[in-house]
Amino acid sequence: RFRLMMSDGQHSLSCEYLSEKPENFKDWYVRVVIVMDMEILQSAEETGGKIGNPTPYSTGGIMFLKCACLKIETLIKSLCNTSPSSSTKLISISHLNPYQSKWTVRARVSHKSSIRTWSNSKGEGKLFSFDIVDESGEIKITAFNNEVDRFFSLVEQGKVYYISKATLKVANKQFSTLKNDYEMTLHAHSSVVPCGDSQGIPTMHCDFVPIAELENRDKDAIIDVIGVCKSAEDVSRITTKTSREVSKRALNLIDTTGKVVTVTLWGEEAEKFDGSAQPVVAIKGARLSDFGGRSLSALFSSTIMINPDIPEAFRLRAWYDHKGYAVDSQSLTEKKSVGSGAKMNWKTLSDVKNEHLGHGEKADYFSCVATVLYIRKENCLYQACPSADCYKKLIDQQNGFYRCEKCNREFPNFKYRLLLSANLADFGDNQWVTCFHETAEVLLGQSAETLGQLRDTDEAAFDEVFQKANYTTHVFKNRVKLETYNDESRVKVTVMELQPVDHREYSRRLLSNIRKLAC
DNA sequence: CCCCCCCC
Repeated sequence: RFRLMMSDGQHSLSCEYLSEKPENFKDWYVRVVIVMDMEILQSAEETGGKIGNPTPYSTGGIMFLKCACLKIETLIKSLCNTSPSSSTKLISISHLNPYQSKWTVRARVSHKSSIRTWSNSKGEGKLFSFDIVDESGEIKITAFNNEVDRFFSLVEQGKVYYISKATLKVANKQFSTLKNDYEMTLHAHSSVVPCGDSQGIPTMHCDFVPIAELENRDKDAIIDVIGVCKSAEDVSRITTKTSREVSKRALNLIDTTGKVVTVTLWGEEAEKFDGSAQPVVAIKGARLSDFGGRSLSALFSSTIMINPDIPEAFRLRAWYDHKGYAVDSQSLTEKKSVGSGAKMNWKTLSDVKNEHLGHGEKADYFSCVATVLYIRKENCLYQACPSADCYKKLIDQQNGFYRCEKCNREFPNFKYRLLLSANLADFGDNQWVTCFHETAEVLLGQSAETLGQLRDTDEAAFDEVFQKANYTTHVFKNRVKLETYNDESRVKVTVMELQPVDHREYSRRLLSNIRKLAC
């Protein structure tokens, strides 16, 4: 008993040799079944030989098998580049229904999912799905388990196939935006055969919405977008509300409107994306979100195309390489910014002086990348009121008690608070700033409590904390205001927030500044 | 027979 299998990559043909020897029968019995794409095409049997010579190989059996092989060869040749099963009628997708089974559709794959596995009370397995379109409509096709193995690599996005003998069932509209009441499931006898001739089969159609236009579209709208990937985040792992782990990556797309939008890719799409060459990215069926103003998210049903072979992509490439890279772009997606959510107002320390920041009625806010030159140790710590939200400096009564003027109370204890005076510098200037408790702890990398202990017990260790903070570089977010004291006005800069330098983002800003200066 | 569309 054996099976001979042949395949030309499109069809599989097998010749099964079944030798049985029913009782009271002759010496050998051969039954050959020729199967193409799981369908029995021909079946034949022969018997022969004489008693005492029971092997089929020496007699007619081998000839029969040779003939079977020739038949397979002929069949493969005749099936190449022709539609399979001329017995089934070629019909359009819109005419498919669950009550007819003899049909073949010829359609283009508009979207193909990756392989997904599931495991639930009903069991476990794997599946993938793809959508097909023809001139009449579209439909979703799902392949499970064995069919995943048979069809996953065969089915390619954008290619045209003959599909027949799939099961039709009513589509669950909850999970599909496709315009069809039915969907297909592939089974053991289903056939998916590439078609070399794609005449008359529509290609994927995209209605690209200009990025600037996204501002006027409704939240949750499903839209098509195309842009140059100006920059992309590194891929990261996040945990969803349902505690699943998933990869995500945000891209910033720009188009000729000069507007940028952030679009998030998920899972495998996020992992495999490479934005290093600033490719043109087209997404069909992305969902518009109002996060950060306006942003986009790829769905499982979205089709992501990198440098697609379409005129829009070539136009964008030319525009970007010629001048788009240097345009003063604006993003529809508000950057996740530090603290209050206000936009970063980047200044150099000389800008702060030259532009007279803080001289107005209200305080000004600016951010800078600066290096700590010096931190005053003198009076950096004070003994503060221990009651909640009162940070008043206590008066040491010298009797083991400390008095708070604000609370009008005496306490046997106090808490240490920090108030630092530091000198910051960047390439062009320096500036004295004040750091209150919270920012001071971040700058020194120690809690006020620890520093208070060290100051009283280990002066060398205390000094070292300050030494370590020297020449460190951070992003400082500051408030600046002109203050007058004893007829003397001076600009006072207070550090509101301290952040590590995001070198990637900082470098981008420097590059952007260079471009602006070069224009 | 899946059906997840997420995060800040």
